[in-house]
Amino acid sequence: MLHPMTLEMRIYPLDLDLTLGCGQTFRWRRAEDGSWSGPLDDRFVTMRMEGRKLLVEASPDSEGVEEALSEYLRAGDDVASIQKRLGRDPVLRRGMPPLRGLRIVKMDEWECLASYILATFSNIPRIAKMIEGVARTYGENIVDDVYSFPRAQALSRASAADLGRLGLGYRAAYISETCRALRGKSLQRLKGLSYETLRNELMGFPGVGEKVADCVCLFGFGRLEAFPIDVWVARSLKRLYGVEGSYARLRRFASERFGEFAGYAQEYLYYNERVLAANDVCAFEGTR
DNA sequence: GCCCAGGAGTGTG
DNA sequence: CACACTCATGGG
Repeated sequence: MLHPMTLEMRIYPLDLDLTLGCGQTFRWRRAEDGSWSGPLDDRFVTMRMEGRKLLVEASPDSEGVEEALSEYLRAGDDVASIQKRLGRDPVLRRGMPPLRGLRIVKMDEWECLASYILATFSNIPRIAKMIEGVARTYGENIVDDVYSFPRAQALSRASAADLGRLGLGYRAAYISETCRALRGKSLQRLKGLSYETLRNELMGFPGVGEKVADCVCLFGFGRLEAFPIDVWVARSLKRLYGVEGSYARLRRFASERFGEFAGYAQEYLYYNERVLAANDVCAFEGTR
């Protein structure tokens, strides 16, 4: 059922399990054979690594998929130099090498904003379920049982009560009000703003606080200096650096410590805390 | 049954 | 600026 044509791409280093499974994005699924599938814009994409090659198949066709995937996986990021910069921090230096293939993704701005509004005070399996429900109900069918994430305009015809029936809880009102706020506007107009200004603009939408705004800056607008702080990252900062306190305080710490690539540091710490620490292993301070 | 989650909004000191 | 409280609900 997959399109027979296979694209060969070079995006390296790239670890699909780390990049698509670390919780920064919610719609990719891993198959038994290690391939990953999910919707990308209006295409359904399946990909897997073969050595240093990324093999890609797309349905219903491959028009523009190579360019889209290059942007999505941030092919232009020089991970080696990013890790070199972050390696000034002795804590990070030790644990980063195994995470070389973890790349920050560059999601569609609107899909990212809506996804992270839904993500508030929830957990990843449930977030994925909410997003699939929204896509299935209001998105366009791509192929088989796969649906695109609906544009704000398509989603705006849903009432908060409609969305509530999809299990969104109090997030339903945030989504529907944010859709309304976006009527006749586009997030694209925010692309040129500085990180701080963009962050403040995003926080103007209902349901968007500091954390969600930072996620959207990082994963939706590609601002690598953004450092979203959720409970896991806060826990990591306390455990590895002994720093705790308000969001503003932790954010300032990250900015001073990690600088322009704080977003990558954040994802390393998040992954380490959520996945490795769960198994009582820490890449940044040795096995406990 | 219990605890927790990629928090935000509002009010108060 | 920092804290306290409330908001709803499914997953593990």
